[in-house]
Amino acid sequence: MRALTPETAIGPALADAYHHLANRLAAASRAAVEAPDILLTLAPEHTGADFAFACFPLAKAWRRSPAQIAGEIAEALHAETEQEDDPWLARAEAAGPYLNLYLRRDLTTNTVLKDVGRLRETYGHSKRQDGRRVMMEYVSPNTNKPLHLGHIRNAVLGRAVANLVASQGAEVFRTDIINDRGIHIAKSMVAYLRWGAESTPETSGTKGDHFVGEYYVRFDQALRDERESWLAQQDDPDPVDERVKKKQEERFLAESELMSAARDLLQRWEAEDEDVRALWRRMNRWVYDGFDTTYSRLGIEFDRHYYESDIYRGGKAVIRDAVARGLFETADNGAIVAPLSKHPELGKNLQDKVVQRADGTGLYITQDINLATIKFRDFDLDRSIYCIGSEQNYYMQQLVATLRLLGFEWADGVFHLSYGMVYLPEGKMKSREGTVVDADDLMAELADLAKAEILERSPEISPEDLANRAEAIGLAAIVFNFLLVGRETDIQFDPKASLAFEGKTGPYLQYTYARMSSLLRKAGDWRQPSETRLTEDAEWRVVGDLLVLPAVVADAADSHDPSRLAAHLHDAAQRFNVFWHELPVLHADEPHRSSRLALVQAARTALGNGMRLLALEPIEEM
RNA sequence: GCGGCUGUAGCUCAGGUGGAUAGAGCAGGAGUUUCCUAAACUCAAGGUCGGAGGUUCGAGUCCUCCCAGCCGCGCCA
Repeated sequence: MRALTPETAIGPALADAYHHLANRLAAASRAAVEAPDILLTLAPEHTGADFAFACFPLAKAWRRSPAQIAGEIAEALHAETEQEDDPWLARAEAAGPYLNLYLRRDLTTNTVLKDVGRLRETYGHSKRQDGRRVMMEYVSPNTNKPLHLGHIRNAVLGRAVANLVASQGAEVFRTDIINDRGIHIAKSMVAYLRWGAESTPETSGTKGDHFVGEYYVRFDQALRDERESWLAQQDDPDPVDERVKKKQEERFLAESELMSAARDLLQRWEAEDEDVRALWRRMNRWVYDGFDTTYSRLGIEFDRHYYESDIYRGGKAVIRDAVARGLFETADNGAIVAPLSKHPELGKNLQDKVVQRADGTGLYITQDINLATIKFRDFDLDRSIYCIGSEQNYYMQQLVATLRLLGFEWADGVFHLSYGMVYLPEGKMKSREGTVVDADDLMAELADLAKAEILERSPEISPEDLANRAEAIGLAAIVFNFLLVGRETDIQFDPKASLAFEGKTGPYLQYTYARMSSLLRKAGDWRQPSETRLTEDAEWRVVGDLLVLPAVVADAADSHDPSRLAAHLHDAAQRFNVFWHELPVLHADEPHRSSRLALVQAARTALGNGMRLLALEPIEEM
């Protein structure tokens, strides 16, 4: 059961109604509870009521059973409501220890429909976070292989949270950190130099990111072959002891000809060897062009890209300074360590973190410290969100603790938007084993399936409409599939379920929206009545979903969890479809016809707004 | 070894400071179209909420222990 408080009852009508009811209950409680402490819940469906108040907390003060209290308050409210015309409350009934509250359907409906009509595309939004400046860092790919399923979840989640935060009035900046340097890039480069000849994405007809990815895979295959023949020469090619095995692998990597070549290339890159840099720029360009294609198809946008190659050297000055101030410590071999274990106030159970290698080179966290500083400086942020998988939870705790230790006052504004992993039916995705689901492939596959479904229903459709509609439907299926499950929940990616267009899916929402649109198109001239007549249960449930939408959006934004909104949109669409099935609209008599049309129009606005926040494209026809 | 997370219907998942009869979707079963889009709607069936204790008027939710699985753990990114 969803609990509401005066703070979470967002939305023009809902806030009014809530405060009114809270005041009346507080008065009826004879000062046992103050209005701001009143906790109302949305009543369970089987009661038929709208709000409920649980009387347990009053039992002590009143020295009576919750059921008796519910009865007495109901009576008190009833007596008062008889005397004056209450704008919200129709009646109150005791049901055991609960007090069920029923809203006045006529007045509530008119108020809500007016709100939606007035606010239109901003209905459901709020201004609670006006003036806040928030950064969303998401996707953040490596430049050695194409985007896959995991990136899609990241992109879809990060975008939805960014939209939700923006819907609350904050200004949101979307960025990524591109890992464009390091040994993984050097591997692709070695492979390209050896086996690429003069081939390019153009001459081979391959998308740039896939083109480079193929050389990365090629390197790995060659390395595997090299390892095999190397192991064959060892005394014990397959040690049982894991530690021995690990040592052996380390020895192999140190002796490997291929790895030496990659390390050599990386060193020349670091030394700014012009030949190496030129090749690096060329190959990265190919990858970025490929990424752009994928992003544009997915509808992902950025305000600013940060590149690891630009920032990886920074951060050392901060570290030197921290050592001088005694915040960081130097280990025996010269490595620099953030002594997090000595500062439990920065985070529980944190171990010390090495922030600089013994040889003086930086680590991932070195540049993360630098990047965090740059972001706050560049954008004057209140909050900096990192959309990164849950496997980095511990690392992110260490990062935040390190930033706090360094004394950055903005460190509390750093937030790790953690999300669950994506598993395939056969387990974890491994690019080396080829068990990845490619982002481009998935989008193409879903669009094809959507195409087939559309042609079955509308064989007459024009090729252009077909392509556009298939794209919108296919993408909605993917996006909703990822947004419906809770943010922290690991996803078992089921290809079959993601291909479905029925039930709890994006296309279901689109279909409902298309039905609404179709109805309004066919309505001809009609005028919104000043007083609507909507009293049927099926109508009232649709009104209820409108009433609650702003609170749901605010809640999803505050918890950074789009699944709250996704679930609400599905439920609301379902209730609309029941209304559709049970009650005629165009064929109804006045005043029902125009009243229902007004309801459909408002429901369409609300559903469309909710869908756009999640980046599900509302479409007019299906 | 240590830290964190997860375990709810055949499958995939919801379940918000403990509170009314634990809810969806899919799969399987039975239906609904002379009527506004059947990508819809209705009904039936399906659950010892991993196990055992405990706290409480009340536990899927809190505490302890156990079992199973996943993620991570100072010079990888």
